[in-house]
Amino acid sequence: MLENKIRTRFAPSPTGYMHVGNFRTALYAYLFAKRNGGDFLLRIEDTDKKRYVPDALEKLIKIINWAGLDYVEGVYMDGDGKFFQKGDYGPYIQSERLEIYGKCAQQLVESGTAYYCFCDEETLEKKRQEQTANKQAPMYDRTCLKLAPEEIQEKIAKGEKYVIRQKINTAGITKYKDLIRGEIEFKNELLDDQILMKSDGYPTYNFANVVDDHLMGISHILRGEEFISSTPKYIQLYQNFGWNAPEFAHLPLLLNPDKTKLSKRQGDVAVEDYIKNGYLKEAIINFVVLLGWNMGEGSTQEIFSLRELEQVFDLKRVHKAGAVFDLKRLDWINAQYIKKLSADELYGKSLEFLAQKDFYLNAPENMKTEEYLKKVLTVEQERLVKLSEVGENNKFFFTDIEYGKDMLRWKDMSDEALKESLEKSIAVLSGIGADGWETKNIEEKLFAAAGDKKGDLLWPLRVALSGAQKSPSPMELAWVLGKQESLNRLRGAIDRI
RNA sequence: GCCGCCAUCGUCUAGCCCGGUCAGGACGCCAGGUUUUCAUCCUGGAAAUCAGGGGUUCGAAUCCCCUUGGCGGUACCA
Repeated sequence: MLENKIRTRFAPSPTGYMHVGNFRTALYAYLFAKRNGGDFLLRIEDTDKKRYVPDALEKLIKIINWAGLDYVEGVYMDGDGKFFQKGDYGPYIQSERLEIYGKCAQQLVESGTAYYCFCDEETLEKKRQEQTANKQAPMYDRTCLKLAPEEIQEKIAKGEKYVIRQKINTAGITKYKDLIRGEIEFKNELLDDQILMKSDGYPTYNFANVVDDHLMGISHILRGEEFISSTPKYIQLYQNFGWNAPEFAHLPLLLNPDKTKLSKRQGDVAVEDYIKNGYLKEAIINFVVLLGWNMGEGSTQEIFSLRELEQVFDLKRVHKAGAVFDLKRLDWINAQYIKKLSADELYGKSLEFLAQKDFYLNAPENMKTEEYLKKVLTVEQERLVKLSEVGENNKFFFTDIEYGKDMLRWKDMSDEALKESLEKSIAVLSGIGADGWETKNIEEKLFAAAGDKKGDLLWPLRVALSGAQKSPSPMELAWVLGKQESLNRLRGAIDRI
């Protein structure tokens, strides 16, 4: 019944954090399924015991949930952090499917397309080195393929360690049509007899992947470019089982600025890091989806919501070449999304970042109220690039200000004129009632009083209120600080003269 | 080494399939304007001999061939 249904999966290994490249793979797989009315599932590939990291699974699921990449089957986590599985084709955790892989491998052995191998890793490594030294491609030499059935039984009975290898059909070529790259073909004689089952009884990725994708009815496999060259072996595996191979789409790589594969050494690679640095979910998704995909057809749209992408995403428009991860562009997209936030949203999202800052923690209580904070954020919103920078450039909204008298001076004002200017500001602000205390009105009153010499009035006012040369406009400063605090700071300025 | 993938402004990319606009947009950068400053915003600009070389053609980023470069794979990792 799954015959013609489009089904994609995200199949990460719980080895640490969510790499942005993996995240993009998940995003594309999700979007492709959504766009085509298919299913998206989450499977966990924990077949490497050595690389297993305890809380990696939790992180993975949290990020997928956070991003809103809803899946219909797979591994989930409830409110208490406990895992559970849902779906008719489970289990969805490979370490719980060992029996299945064992049977499948046995089936292949019996049909003659897989065989037992007793060579130990040391011997294998030595042979590889010899082959490399002789400029030959390092490949398994099929020593164990020559073993007689009795010998095999004997070794197994003696308890010798063994793996099961795929017996490659070395004649001819294997080709497949990649949805992104078109036809790709390989000479079969170059394919290695890869290991299917490891000596610890676990399957390799190469094997578990094929078995599970088939058993779970996966129709389209979206994965990184690094799997292109192992795909012909998978195809042979499908053939050996008598299964129809799914469609393949190999995604381009994400690159460092120097065009090498995106790596931790050259910056953050975990989605978690970007969240921590104040990037919004919508911005991360928007940025990442554009790394290798575009609307085309003359569209110049740059900003896309997840919902929109679900409608327009098309594998045909995925680029072939790798894409450099350009932080500047992410910053710009993030700023776009911050500008679109409502006052409540911005407030809600900013709190956790403010809570990490000393200037905020040490601020007086009246500067931590929701009402006050929302005013600060209203002023900050248009210039904020990352949430993590909230308040950074406007600390004067939270702290006592320190500045030298000369900073107050606009051009070459005399002390007399300075004092007069500040007093004029006091007079203007004093005359504005609580109901008129808003930026626009404050501005009108100030401009009226300033006449054509705005600088003489506004510059000293700016510095008196902020103690800084770079700040929002004096009227915005006054609006945020409130009448009382503004007047206090102005009087403090006069005292300095 | 062998195998494979890829190649348009600094970056993300449109155009390539179905040859013929000054190779278009965005980020970044520069300049001007608005804002008393900075940022925002607006306007303008510089920026790709379409990796290089050969063909085919009246005409090629677009079609063909070769070369080069980058990257990936070559594990009892995924």
